[in-house]
Amino acid sequence: MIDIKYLRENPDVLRTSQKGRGEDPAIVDRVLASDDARRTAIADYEALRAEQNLFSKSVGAAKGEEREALLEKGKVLSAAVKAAEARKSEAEVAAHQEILLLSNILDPKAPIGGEEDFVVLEHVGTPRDFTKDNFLPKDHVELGKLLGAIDTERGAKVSGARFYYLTGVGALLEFALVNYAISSAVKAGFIPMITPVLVKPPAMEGTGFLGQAAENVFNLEKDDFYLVGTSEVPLAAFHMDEVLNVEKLPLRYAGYSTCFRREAGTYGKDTRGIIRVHQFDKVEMFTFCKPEDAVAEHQRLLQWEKDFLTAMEIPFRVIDVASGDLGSSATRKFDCEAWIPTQEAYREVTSTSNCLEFQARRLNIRMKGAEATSHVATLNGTLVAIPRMIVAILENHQNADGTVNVPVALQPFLGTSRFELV
RNA sequence: GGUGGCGUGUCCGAGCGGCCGAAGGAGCGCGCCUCGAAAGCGCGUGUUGGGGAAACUCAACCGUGGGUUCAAAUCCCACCGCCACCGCCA
Repeated sequence: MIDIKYLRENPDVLRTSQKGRGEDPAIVDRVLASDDARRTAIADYEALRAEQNLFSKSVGAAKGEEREALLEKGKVLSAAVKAAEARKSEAEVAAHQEILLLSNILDPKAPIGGEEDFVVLEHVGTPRDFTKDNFLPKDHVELGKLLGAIDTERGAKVSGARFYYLTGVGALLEFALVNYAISSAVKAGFIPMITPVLVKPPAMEGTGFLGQAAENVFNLEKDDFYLVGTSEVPLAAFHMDEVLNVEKLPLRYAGYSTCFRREAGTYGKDTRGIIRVHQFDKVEMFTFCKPEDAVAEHQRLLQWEKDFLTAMEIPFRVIDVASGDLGSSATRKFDCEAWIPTQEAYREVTSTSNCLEFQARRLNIRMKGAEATSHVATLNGTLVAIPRMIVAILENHQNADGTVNVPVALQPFLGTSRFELV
């Protein structure tokens, strides 16, 4: 949510930001109008209410006939107050709904444009040249079968398209990845967390997933729950409606949870394998910090993501995501894209966003120190999203016979240096 | 799922439908006292929103939302949460 006081004074900043995102700048003017209406309604109501408060006191003191007359007048006043209050509530709800439509203000450094207008910041590692190894790489589906690691056919049989089983070494690989991720996060000072995956509407709304992203959220209507698409949601909402001690910041959490995504509008995209699935597990980093520290924190989260990929010995690149592809909450976002040999392409495996105070304002998360109470900044970043990491590891570290070498960092967690054929 | 109890300020804890933003205590801050500290004494100590340059002022907030009333922390209803016991259960 945008700060209405800031918006009143800087409407042009918001208009420019909306345009940069490819969103409607006219929302800014609708917000201003609804804010005006809101304030008028508040003033009207409060004036009447003040009158009523005074009047009511005089009734208490009066007696007999005089009292009867006052009671009559009181009824009229009461009705007027009630009506004004209804108008006030209506205006407040309308103004709130209007301002929720505004996306976060773009970081001026974020590249402007659509999904394909990202800027490549750097390459780490070099894609492996399979011609030198004299064999054609197999894709992760084939490798998964040979190793007894991934079963997509039975996933489809039981749960439908975009579901899978991790079996044997596939399951062990997930545990190894999670253990490595959590232990390195703990070493870096993160508090490990296992979060709920069913959340109530305010948590979903507050993190900004019920706007444009709503169609990708599973909703249990009967019970008024949402299935989270990322533990960013329960991690952000962890401190909902709280005032944090500024001395305790930054607070860093590493959340492990299952993630559920409807993947609406992706028919025909990534239909093979486990690149794009409805359910997967992920370790997510989440930071609450002072707004002035957020940009530096964003770099730290990115660095932890790079460290992870480096430890997995995966060649990757880092991109500065373009304005049109940021999502409503982020001011800036970096993606790490791993090289996927059989696709001969870099594919997103992790992502980190700086939301500044946008989510905190919606979730009502503030900080208090010597100075006044104000909103915190929130940032999130993927440490490891299991299926895509499995794809990257299998495909990049495969041998001609279909066996796969285990990255050194994972070997202590797996007790082996190679996945063998079953 | 059933029965009973409870939900007030940072915490504990009072509260007759008007004089309650709310007694009393604790904590915290400042001051006095002291060589210093403790104790004691005095003063102060919430949040959000509207108006205002500011001083300040008005409104709202006693789990949440409705209702009754001229007037609700106080009465009524619903919901949520917590605690206890029973039943069922991984």
